[in-house]
Amino acid sequence: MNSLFKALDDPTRRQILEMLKEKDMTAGDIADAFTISKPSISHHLDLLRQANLVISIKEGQFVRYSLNTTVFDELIGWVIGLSEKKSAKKKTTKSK
Amino acid sequence: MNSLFKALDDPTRRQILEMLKEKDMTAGDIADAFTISKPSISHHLDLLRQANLVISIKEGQFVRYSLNTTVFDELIGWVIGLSEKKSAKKKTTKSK
DNA sequence: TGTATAATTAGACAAACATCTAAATATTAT
DNA sequence: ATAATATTTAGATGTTTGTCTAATTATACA
Repeated sequence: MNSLFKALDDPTRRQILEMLKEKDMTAGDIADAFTISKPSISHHLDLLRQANLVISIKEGQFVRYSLNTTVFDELIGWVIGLSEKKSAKKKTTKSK
Repeated sequence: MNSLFKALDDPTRRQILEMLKEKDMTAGDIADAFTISKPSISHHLDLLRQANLVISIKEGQFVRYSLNTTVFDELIGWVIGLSEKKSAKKKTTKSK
């Protein structure tokens, strides 16, 4: 959960996710979309991978990155959990 | 959006949100739940307020903090937007 | 086998961040 | 008015983070 929020707390990384939403891309193609250096992008991709937000597959000399949407379930679950505020307080005891 | 992700990228701040989910609390009560200093908690509360995740109301000499769930809609919208991956690509042109 | 291309790793550096103590502000009570 | 309590602001400090260049690893091609 920590690595997830950390990964999302950066505009470059969020932009990468939005690019990958459209189509899979190689590390080089992703880097070309930005003005920052390739190693920096590589580092961003590493953090996204650690958070399980992307999956990387080596294809010959290239590495193809794709969005992993499964993590979003966890994120949405967390947000919804918080949204269920104190209003309409439920008993913890099971109702018969 | 940036301030939102930044605010969520800290375990202490997320824990504060979960406490406020249960009930409103004063700054002091929140600080008492942690081992870190009051000024540090005050700073965390400031970031949460900047992100609109909490609302603060001064009540006499106390400041009562409460969770603001409206921002979660925006967050969930963002996540769902990303989840709608490339599969089943839709035309941008309106269907008649 | 050597060279070009793709990507990552290593190490350095400045900016941002979490934390602290001390001081300031605001409110309540004596 | 003075003292006590609640909270924030100011300023300092160590750590984490984003970025860079240079070097390394791995694959493809000629």
